[in-house]
Formats: sequence, structure tokens, C-alpha cells
Amino acid sequence: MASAVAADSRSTFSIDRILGLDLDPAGNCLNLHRPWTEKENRGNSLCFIQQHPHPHPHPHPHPQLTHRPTSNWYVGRRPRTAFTNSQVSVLETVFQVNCYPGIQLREQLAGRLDLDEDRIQIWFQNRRAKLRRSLRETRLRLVQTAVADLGVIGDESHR
Amino acid sequence: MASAVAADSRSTFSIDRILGLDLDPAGNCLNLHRPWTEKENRGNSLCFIQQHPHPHPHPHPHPQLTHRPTSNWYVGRRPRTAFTNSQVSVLETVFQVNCYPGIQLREQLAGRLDLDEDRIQIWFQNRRAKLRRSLRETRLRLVQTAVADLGVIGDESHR
DNA sequence: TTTTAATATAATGCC
DNA sequence: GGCATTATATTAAT
Repeated sequence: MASAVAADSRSTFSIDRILGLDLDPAGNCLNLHRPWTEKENRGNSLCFIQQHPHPHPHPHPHPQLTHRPTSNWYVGRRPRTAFTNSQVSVLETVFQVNCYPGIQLREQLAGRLDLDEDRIQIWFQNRRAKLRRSLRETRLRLVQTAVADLGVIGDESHR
Repeated sequence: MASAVAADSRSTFSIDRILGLDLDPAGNCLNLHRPWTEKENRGNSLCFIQQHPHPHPHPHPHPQLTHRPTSNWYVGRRPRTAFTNSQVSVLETVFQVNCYPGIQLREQLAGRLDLDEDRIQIWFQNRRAKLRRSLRETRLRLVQTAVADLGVIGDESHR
């Protein structure tokens, strides 16, 4: 018990020790503390696997690749979805009433609009960000106006 | 209780209901779910006065406002910390060795990297979540491949 | 150039 | 601590 508690402060886990460690290409190392990679994941260090997070076969007509990889970083990026006007119209209307739709409503929308639920989710996230952005800008303008007014007042007092 | 849970699925938030609503030009409406525009945002909403998300060289000046959830909204959400490449580099290296650093090691890292210990804590939590996510997706792909292979075998047996 | 879908990740809240 | 979700920042396609 005591040893376990003390382990963290001992030299084995000091930063200097850690940064000095030699890890093999697979990232394997003594004292490795990563319970879920033990056994079944041996041989491949999955830490930095950067494949596209959507293994998700898209039902819609789909160009598998929209843009040339060149550097294979964003090869797996989902092709940009083009919402129709009527889809956006419905989404905007719903947004007016509830900008945090729960899973049920999102599924309902997905079915109605023939979109995947995660597209709906993303749309609402981006829509909220857009609203916040506009609110910020409005506020900024208000502040700037206020400051400008103060400036005018200041000038007047100096006149 | 039950009503709150059921709210999303009840008629009030059904698409049909929503699309049938009459919203005034300002978009005001009963059941409006947009926390940050309610009430206190008339005039000055400090919600977003967090200023420039970027200009902080580093989170030394602490926004000691943790969150103040008035309803569902964080009044004083901590400004997003932007770790430098070298900070992340060190964190990743440590993570390779110990993805559950104890308080001692976290403090050590905090001192070394000029960050608060709780930022380190959060970073490791998010990093573990990322790893778990990638492992899940890898497993999912493996299962899908296996299923596909079974499908091929099935076809062959029918040939 | 502007808008916005997609992505990555820091921060929160609930268990 | 895990997990789901959100806010935020950035990138890339239009």
C-alpha cells in the first residue's frame, strides 16, 4: 500500500525520469499504466490513430473523396453536406423554439428531413456558435459606441 | 419529474407542434429555450464578456469564477486554455508512461509547464477519453470487418 | 471574401 | 474517474 502511494513521488515517475525513458516504437514500456491496452491491443499503439471517426457509411450519394489527400491528414474528412433550403428552413424554425434539441427531437428531425441524426446534432452546434458570435459582435459594437461617446464627452470637457 | 423527462417527446416539442407555432418578428415565443438571451442579457450580459478568447499568453490570471449555472447556462465558463506544442508534447510523453498521474506528478508537471494543476488533471481526463474513443472505433471496425467476412463466407456457401 | 459543415479538444455536470 | 455534452477554435469547402 505504502509503496503504491509513494510510487508517484519516487524517481520512477518523476518527470525527469519519464522524459528520459526510451520507449520502443510500439510505445511499450515497463510500468506502463494503461489497463485497457493490456493484452488485446499489444502490438499496435493506438494512441495516435487518426483515422476518420466516422466509419459510418453515408446513405446518400457520396463522393468518397472530395479533395485530394496530398498530405494524408484530412483524408477521412466527411464531405461537406449541402442542406436544402427546405431542410434549413425547418431546422431554423425548430431552433427558434429549442436550440438544444434532445436526442428524441433530433431523431425526429432526422427522419423528417432525411438526414442522419449526427448531421442534425452538428447543425445545432454550429447554429448555436453562430448565434453566440452575432451576440458577441452586437455587444462589442455597443461597447465601442459607449466608449466613443465617452470620448466625445471627454473632448467636450477639454474644450 | 416525469413531465420533464417526457418533454422532448411530448407534443410540445414535436416537429409538428413547433412548425405550427406563430413566432413574432422578434422570435419571441412560449417555451423558448435559449438560456443566454433570457432576462439578464438585457443590457449587459456578462455571459460572453469573457473577452477575446485568445489574448491570454497564459492562464495565470485566473478567472476564479468557476461556473455559475443560473439554469442551464454557464455564466463564467473558464476561457479555453490553449496549450503550446511543447506543453502538449511533454504531456503526451508522460501519458505514454502513466495515463493516471497522481497528484504529485500532476503538481510536478504543473510547475514544469507553467500551468495550473487542475488544467493538467482535465487534460489527462480528456486524453483518456480520446484514447478510449479511438479504441472503441478500432474495435468497431474490426467487428464490422469480421461481419463482412462472414457475409462473404455466407455467399460462398450459397454458391 | 464570406459563410458554414466538419473537426479537434478544453471545460462542465452528472453519475 | 467515466461519460455525455457543451463551448470554442480552426480548417476547409463553397
